[in-house]
Amino acid sequence: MPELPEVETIVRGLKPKLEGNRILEVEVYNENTIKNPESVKEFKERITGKKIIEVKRRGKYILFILEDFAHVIIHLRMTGQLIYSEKQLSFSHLRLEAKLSKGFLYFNDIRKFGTISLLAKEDLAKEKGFWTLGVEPLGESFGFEYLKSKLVSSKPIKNLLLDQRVIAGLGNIYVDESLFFAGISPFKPAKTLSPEEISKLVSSIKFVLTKGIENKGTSFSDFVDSYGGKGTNQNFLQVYGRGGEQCRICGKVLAKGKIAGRTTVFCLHCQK
DNA sequence: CGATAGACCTGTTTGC
DNA sequence: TGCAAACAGGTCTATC
Repeated sequence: MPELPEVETIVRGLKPKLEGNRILEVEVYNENTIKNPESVKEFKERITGKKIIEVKRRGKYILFILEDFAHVIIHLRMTGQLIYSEKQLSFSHLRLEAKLSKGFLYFNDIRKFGTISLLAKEDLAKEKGFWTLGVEPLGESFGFEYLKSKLVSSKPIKNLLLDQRVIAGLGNIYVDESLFFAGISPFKPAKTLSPEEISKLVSSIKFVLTKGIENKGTSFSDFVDSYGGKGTNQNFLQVYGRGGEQCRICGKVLAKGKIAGRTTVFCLHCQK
């Protein structure tokens, strides 16, 4: 479900509701959702009673910083949903719920891949995927020089863009979309991109993500924002999910392939 | 080093 | 119609 624009949409929705709010009670319905600490009992003890000071996003992770500076690190993986409500609600795949001093927070997750960790600030390196994240693609440090410095291997460019240690937050949808806007084949070996292509790719990534956020995310099937509402970016996709359909630019049939185990859709005519 | 398959799960779509 | 296989926004591990 969620890539950077979807996670950003959730965080923007939760921020005004959770900051300053206090966690009164936590119920865990799926023990495997809690990744750290190992004991769910300890997780509950350490989180109960704490005030949430700040809510933010890093890559595809959602962070709650608590008053004791401990971090709640949430990853939604494929089907996780984080929903805030003033009133009590019920869900068919509820994995965790928290009663707050004002309202309720629900973690609903069909496939149970999502994870929640509670780590003291000095233990953040225990969350490996989080600790090793690369740059934020919408930040100033992501630009021509940075991307160029990372394009040293002959792996397909799509592999590099999906690597969270290189760029934090891109996933299958926005990588395919970015490569389409940049006119670059997803199979092109990373180190063979010309300076013009690198430059076009940087601006395409920023464009596609910015549009995704403006449209409040891509609700292909399960994504909902922090109030349970759907995004609209699925109506603007050029290639993702459109294999076999016509390219909106040249009219030719869009090709479908596999890269890094992921379905990849691209235009043989528009992407070289 | 890299590419690929399998694992983790459940639900929906596709193909025979 | 019915049922099994394939597939889905992600990432981690094992294996060759």
